[in-house]
Amino acid sequence: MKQTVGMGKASVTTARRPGRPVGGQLEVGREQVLDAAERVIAREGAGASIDAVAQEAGVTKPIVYDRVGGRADLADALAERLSDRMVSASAAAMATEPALTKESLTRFIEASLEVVGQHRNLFLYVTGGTTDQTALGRLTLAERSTTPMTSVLAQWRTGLGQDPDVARAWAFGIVGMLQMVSLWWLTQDERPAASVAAQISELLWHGLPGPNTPS
Amino acid sequence: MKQTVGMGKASVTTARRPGRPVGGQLEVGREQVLDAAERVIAREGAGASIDAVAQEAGVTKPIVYDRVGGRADLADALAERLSDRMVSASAAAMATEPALTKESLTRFIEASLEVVGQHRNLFLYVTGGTTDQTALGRLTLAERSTTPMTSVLAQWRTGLGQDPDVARAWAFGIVGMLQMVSLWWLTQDERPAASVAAQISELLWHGLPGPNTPS
DNA sequence: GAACGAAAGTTACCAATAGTAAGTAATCTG
DNA sequence: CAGATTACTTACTATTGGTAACTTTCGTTC
Repeated sequence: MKQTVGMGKASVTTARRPGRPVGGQLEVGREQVLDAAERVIAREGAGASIDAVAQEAGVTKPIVYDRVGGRADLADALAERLSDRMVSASAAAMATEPALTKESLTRFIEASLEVVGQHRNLFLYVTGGTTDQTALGRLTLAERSTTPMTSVLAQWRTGLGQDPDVARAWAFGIVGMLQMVSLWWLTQDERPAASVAAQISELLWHGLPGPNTPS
Repeated sequence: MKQTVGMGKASVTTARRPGRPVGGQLEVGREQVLDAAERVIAREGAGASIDAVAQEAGVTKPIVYDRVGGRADLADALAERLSDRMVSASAAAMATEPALTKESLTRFIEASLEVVGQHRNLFLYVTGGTTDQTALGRLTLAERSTTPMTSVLAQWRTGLGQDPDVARAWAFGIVGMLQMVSLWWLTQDERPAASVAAQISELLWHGLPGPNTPS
């Protein structure tokens, strides 16, 4: 009975079948719509329309609106997914050495860059603004990433005997730095991620004057 | 003969007058269209349409396309203007002390934040993506700001006997940090710009471990 | 001084797309 | 079997980016 859902574009195989038992399961859930959105965006670029997403999911537009919401909500949900991947990849990269060092920071940055490189179009979609509204999609991606970073930074600063109040501003700053560097690297720079990561790590760890100037 | 141009919305006073001498002057030039765009965006938010811009300039849509180009070009041109203002404000803030110090860095950041605060909607428009295309509007704003910064950083690093090759990556990183911090400050943080500027300056100057850890 | 042609603009349109209202089919409940 | 409920789809509206085609004016040429 269940029409083939496996790989998108199932719309041809079976006729749609509106109307289900009162307590029945939904044909296509929120997660599957988001999966479809990621596929479309990966394939066709950041300009993918809601209609294209619906078609890829094998449903019609109102379903997308029911499951996910409008375009801004879609970008928001995808931003959550992407930032979750970045956070976990970064956490994995630093797992071998939980202490924060220059080396682990470099691995953290490189891991972030690589996730962005693997989801190039998704990154552009998510950071590309939500058309009419303000650039809150970008803020969502940022906030999702800053939240864990803020607590890490605050704890670490406290351990060093430094003021932890800077943590939130620093977290936003670092995420913004990474976003812009990612965008630049993705569209203009040809070097390997490790090279860029090392340079950014150098800045974030030693500061502008560099290591020879203890100040 | 020349219809009143002074304050936008002049469309009511005089009928349009198509057709001018062969070598004649244009009724409304590119700069005036951009001025109108800034007024509309400042007044009505980042969702302003091309039509609204045209109306504000007292012309019709095709004129906007002739003078400026499409929506992406408009965002691009406005990004140039905004970044020029930021660059010159920052330069003015650092003028008293041309050497790069932590204090001048703080003033640089604060000046940037204040320009953004004065052009809130314009900043959101410019950084809010160009709808269909990739987020090149943001890159324009970034590149315009990074170009002078890159040379300053490279020179400075050379003077310190450090590797100047990091300059370009650093410049993009710093601009991205400032953009994200601006967005955060603009939409979520209530503190005065000076306070945020001091914290970011601290990070950029001393690095994550802070001043007590020369390393 | 009438015909012509180049500018400079406007009107009117097209296409894409976000979002929604109304209609329809299948199932459950009494 | 009748009505309520649910889960969709079809079909529509509205907005807006972008463009083609037409119109008006004015200098130029014969």
